[in-house]
Amino acid sequence: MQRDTRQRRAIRRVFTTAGRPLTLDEILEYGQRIVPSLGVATVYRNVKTLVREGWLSGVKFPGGGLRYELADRPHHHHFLCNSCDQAFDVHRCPDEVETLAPDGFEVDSHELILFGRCAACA
Amino acid sequence: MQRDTRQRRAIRRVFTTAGRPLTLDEILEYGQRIVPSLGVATVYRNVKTLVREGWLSGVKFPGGGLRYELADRPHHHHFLCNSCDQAFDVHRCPDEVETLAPDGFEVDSHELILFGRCAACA
DNA sequence: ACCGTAATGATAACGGTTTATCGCCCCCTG
DNA sequence: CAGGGGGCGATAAACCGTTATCATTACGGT
Repeated sequence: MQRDTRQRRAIRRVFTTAGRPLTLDEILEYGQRIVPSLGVATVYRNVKTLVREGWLSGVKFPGGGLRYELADRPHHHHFLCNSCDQAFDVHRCPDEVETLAPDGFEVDSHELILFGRCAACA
Repeated sequence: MQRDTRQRRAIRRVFTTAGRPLTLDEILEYGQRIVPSLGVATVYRNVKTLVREGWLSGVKFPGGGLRYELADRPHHHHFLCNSCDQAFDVHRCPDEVETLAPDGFEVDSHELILFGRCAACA
């Protein structure tokens, strides 16, 4: 049976207020501002559970940094700041993308990542 | 001083014949077909050297899988097969990409990855 | 062909990230 | 509000890709 703990509420709140993909470190840091005792293991456990429940989804960024974001968002892409390493959503998408593949290749999905400096760092 | 060993020649040959980004495991596997005794450490060492020399460049794929490809290729993107996990080059590129970022964001570069099934798997 | 030395390769060590452990805590139900 | 059990959190341990070690091999200048 699933309990509604302070920690789990904090983690959910972190995502609903952040509005961008977060690393586990970011989740821990922001979560500890709500529940200072929050530990690493709890973050890993709850994120895993929230992904299984379909509330969060993992976003794989180049370089191995796995981040998480709310799962119910519509199709979008991401911007990764070279300066502060924060990820942001990009809501526009070039639509002819799926036609770029070589002949005989079947495209299921695509991912577009922009790199540069975010508004705060620029 | 830099020696021209069988192993190093084999690794270079693997890339010139593959024509697509390779993981370290793939380099090892294909290299061992030329020099069966080829070891992991040698692959790591030579790949690192070839990157430093500017002959190879690293390609970071989502999920952390770092792959390598010839460095002198013009701007292009990649296709990753969900079935065989091989990466392929995609030479066409949607050109209005850099305009998609939110206001105030400066785009330096971008990466586009298509996912699906390659010609051999489809 | 010889010799000095860089390169190789089997293996151990490393570092970081993720998972397991386990005593204590606190959420929930009765 | 009391008791049971799931959750927490500090720590240890597992994991995995990469690098260091070191005896041996073999490239290449003489």
